Amino acid sequence: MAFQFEVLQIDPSGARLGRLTTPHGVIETPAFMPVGTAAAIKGLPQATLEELGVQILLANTYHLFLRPGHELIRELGGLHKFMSWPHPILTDSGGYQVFSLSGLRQVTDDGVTFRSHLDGSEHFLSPEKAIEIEIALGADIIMVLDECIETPADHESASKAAARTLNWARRCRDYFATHGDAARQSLFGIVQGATHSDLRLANADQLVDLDFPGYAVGGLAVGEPHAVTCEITAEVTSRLPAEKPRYLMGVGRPEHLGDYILRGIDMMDCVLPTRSARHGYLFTHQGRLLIKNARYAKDPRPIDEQCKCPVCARYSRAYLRHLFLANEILASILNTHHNLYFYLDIMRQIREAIRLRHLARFCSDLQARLDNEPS
RNA sequence: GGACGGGUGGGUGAGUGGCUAAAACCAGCAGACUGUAAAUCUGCCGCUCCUUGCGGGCUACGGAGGUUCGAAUCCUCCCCCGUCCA
Repeated sequence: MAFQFEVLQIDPSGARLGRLTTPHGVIETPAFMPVGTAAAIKGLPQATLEELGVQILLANTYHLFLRPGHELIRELGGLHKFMSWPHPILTDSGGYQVFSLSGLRQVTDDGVTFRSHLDGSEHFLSPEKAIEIEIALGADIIMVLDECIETPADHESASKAAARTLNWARRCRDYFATHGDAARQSLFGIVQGATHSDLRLANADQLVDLDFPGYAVGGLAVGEPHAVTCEITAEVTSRLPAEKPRYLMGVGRPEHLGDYILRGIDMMDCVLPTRSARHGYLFTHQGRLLIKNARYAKDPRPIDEQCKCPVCARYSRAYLRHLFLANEILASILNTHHNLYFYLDIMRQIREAIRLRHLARFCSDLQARLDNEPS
């Protein structure tokens, strides 16, 4: 069986230790998935990602459809081969672009009409079209097209978006059933409903009826308070089948990863480590460090004295600050390397903490340390 | 020696009588970033005072004088830089 999800251990808190088997390898969960929108983690080559222990990458349907085109990637043997990443890949559907490109798109029940952010040309993405593209790309896990809306959203518009998302999920599932290959790819449904519990619960229940091999929670961490994100996440996971993987989309800050896992989440992805790195925002065990700050001009210490990453082993804050201010590409590379190591290391520690049954304590300790700034 | 052109805030460089503490860009300082329109974006960036306000005072467009209600902007002289002619 190409796809399999096993829950190896459930913490009293609700956190799960699992193993997700895909055609391109096994993913230990809870897992953090770095985002490589255009078939690249900005700043890091694949060999480095392997050294870092990246288990699975994200890529984006919308972006790859526009450039270089899904047919071209199919011709070249699929995304794994194209980008030389023989490990698991997940493609997002373009649902997030419905949200982030709000000025460049129009949504109807049929689908989304986008104005390309590259050249302004118009493109139509229906649920079926999204799946067609995702099949061509060939990722191990593919996502249904959903409508991600802004928060706060009133009950009526959240309800409409959730209903539309559910309808699209059905269409995606049906299209995949006739055109896809379940042995090769796994299609995940996405729960929407903004911050309204009743909508979230109903949407989750109906989505579960459609029987997807995995479920995602979308439309969170888009501006609402963290406590709300946690609350909604807990409510949704309580309705999702225990034997299937749960993916909280687009999160989060490092000090919050544990909170989601404590609420039954198995997979997460976020641009924060990679984007922040390019913007000079580094994560450390003592909190955030803005490398461009004048206070680091003569600082010979590594970014994070407790960090075991190759960047911290070798480079000083003073040098990294210089690279950043001098606009050297190396700044992005090294900063990204560090931040991704930091995230993946936290995930390793979280998995270990679940194994040792002290995740809750680990998470509160982590939160206290990270909510700070290094000396 | 002569003829032109030019000297503006840390830098480049607009501005040619009031709306100018002086555009824009860069540098500098600080902040933001959550399924990537992001190596991006935002704020500050002469000194000083306070009741922090589209607040007050001071200083400022090579120097010194002058014209004017008002000058970076006009006039006079001087200093410096560039190009050309002797």
